[in-house]
Amino acid sequence: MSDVAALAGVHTATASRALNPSTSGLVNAATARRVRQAAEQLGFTPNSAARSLRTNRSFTVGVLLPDLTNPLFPPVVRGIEEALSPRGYTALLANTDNDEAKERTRFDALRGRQVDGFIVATAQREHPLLDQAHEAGVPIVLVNRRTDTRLFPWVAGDDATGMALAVEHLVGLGHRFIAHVSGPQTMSTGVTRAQAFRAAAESAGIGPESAPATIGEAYTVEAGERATHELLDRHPETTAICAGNDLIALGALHAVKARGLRCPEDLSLVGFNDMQFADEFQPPLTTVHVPHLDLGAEAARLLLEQLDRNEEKGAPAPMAKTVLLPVLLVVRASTAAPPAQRA
Amino acid sequence: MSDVAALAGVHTATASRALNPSTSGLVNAATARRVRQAAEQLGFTPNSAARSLRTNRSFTVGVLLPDLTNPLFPPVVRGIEEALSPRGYTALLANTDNDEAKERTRFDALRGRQVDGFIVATAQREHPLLDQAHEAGVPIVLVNRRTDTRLFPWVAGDDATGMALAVEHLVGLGHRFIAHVSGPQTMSTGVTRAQAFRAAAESAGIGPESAPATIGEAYTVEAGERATHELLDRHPETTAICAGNDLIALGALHAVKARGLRCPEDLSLVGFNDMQFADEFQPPLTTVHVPHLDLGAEAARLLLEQLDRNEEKGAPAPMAKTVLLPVLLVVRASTAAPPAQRA
DNA sequence: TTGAAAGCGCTAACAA
DNA sequence: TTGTTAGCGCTTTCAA
Repeated sequence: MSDVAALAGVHTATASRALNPSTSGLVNAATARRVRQAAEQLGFTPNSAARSLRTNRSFTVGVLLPDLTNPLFPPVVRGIEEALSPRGYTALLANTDNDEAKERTRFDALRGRQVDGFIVATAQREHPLLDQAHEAGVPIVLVNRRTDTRLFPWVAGDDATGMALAVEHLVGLGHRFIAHVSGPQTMSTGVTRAQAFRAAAESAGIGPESAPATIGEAYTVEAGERATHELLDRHPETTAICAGNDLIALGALHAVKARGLRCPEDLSLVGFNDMQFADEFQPPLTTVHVPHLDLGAEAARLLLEQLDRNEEKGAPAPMAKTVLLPVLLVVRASTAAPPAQRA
Repeated sequence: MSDVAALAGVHTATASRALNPSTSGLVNAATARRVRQAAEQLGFTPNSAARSLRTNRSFTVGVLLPDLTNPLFPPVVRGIEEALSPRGYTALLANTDNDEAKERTRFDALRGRQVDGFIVATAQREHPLLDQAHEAGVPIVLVNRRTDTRLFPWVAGDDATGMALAVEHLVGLGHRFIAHVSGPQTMSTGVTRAQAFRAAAESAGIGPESAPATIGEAYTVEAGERATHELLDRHPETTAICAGNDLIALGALHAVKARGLRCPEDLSLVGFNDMQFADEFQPPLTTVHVPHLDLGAEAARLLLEQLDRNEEKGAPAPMAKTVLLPVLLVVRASTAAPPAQRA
């Protein structure tokens, strides 16, 4: 930068001001132009380490995910990056595999790298790490799941509406024995969707005994398969299943096939999320579409807002905002009228 | 850190030496222990910006991808992170969408962040940006694809063997009219697989006229579908297709279905990569399994090697190493004997 | 084996 | 509007 200043015939401080959008107003327009030209000519790029050291901001954001390999998350991450990069921020990813110790390690490592804040997709309903971080004043935005302590801004799909749409669709097809294979009840999504399922069934005049639920202990194909077997053992009268997400739905599909049943002829199946390639499954999966890219982008925007507010010291008390993005039922081939009606 | 030093009753320089694994040998063992204890007690984490500023290393690596949302890349990225993080390095991702301008912008942004090197999954056969960077001494490792100028260490699956396995499998089933729907010929993978296809067909005694190829202009479902229609228009006698990758195979599947043909009864189909959920397609896809996680991990290891070498100044001239990881044919339901043999 | 001191490249308070 | 100056937190050379 001293080279740039020399070439432009000014002091480095002036060069710094000219090159920095937020302070370039303080400098003579002609001078600023000269400095920018010099910078261009020398191919100058500011040293971000020096800037961070001085300003105590890294323009870097930590992103906590369970597992990038879960098809849910790549679009979320892309959304985050598309919202961050025009503002000069970069995301640092960390996969936690839903392992608390691993999460803590990675979280501390990211704090050591001076990230300015976090976007967290790994929230458990009880999450001491996050509560402590909040206490310590670390800016955090939650995406998809949230904690029971509603301390954090939160962006998610409108799960309750999505589940209601799924149930109404099945009821409309004539189903009267609808079951739910839920996600883990230690996560807000698991609880919200399960509650919405019960509520929607009740609204449709289906009593609890005709709308049972089993709990999948993880959002995985395997857990979905196990839970579905359990469900069908106990409730062979079931004609339709609402799954906690698409992976669980896929597991349910395996269970159904393993039992020699056909989907959708014998049993209808609705997923949740509309993950990539859900339309290529056998059969193509009816599911609730969640706009994951937008979820990521919106979460990033919320975090940036918060960071900007922290800049202007005299900011108003920040309330934890909730943003629920609209979802859509996508009807494909895994749902049909129940067997009784077809007979 | 000065707090830590004070608490341990030493100078900050000594504290720094004690805390840094590579210099802790220079310090009295008892003193070192005292310092580490003090650091622990105060919850000290070193400021990485200050360290980077001083050492001119960021312990950060840029990763250039076409698109994180392509199911190929999440496992590669996980592999990279798993190899980097035990060494204290962090990956910074950038999606380029195969757009040269975007790539240049993101590349420069990452250099501005002082990344110590790059892992690049976006290589084109002709890639001026990379050649220039090499000229400038930027450490770079290529993964999956490579440039025609073989300047860079490179990690990939053994594409040639994989394609040979695919062709041999089809020949073994009785196919004599086998076609290839390739990837873009501007990428090394497109060329390598196409050449291997021709060579394998020839080895099996199938002449060029019975082993035609059409070029998919991208590794996408849409491109695969278009190219397959073109192929089948020109070569209706085709009984099997080797696709350039799984996305192209999926496009081929769409084309086949659109023409009222059945897979595998009328036409067999082999993909490439064994992307996640390829076993859930309709029909489950026979494909060449590539160990993407290992690809990423190995690429990261190669880059770290290079960075370590740069540390010790008197290092020998670095030769561009090539690592080809073994692949495996996974036979599923998209391949069967040709119609003639079934009749 | 430890301490003193300088400096990495930038920004911001203050002075002119 | 620009220049002067100090210092962010660490590492490393040099001296003791």
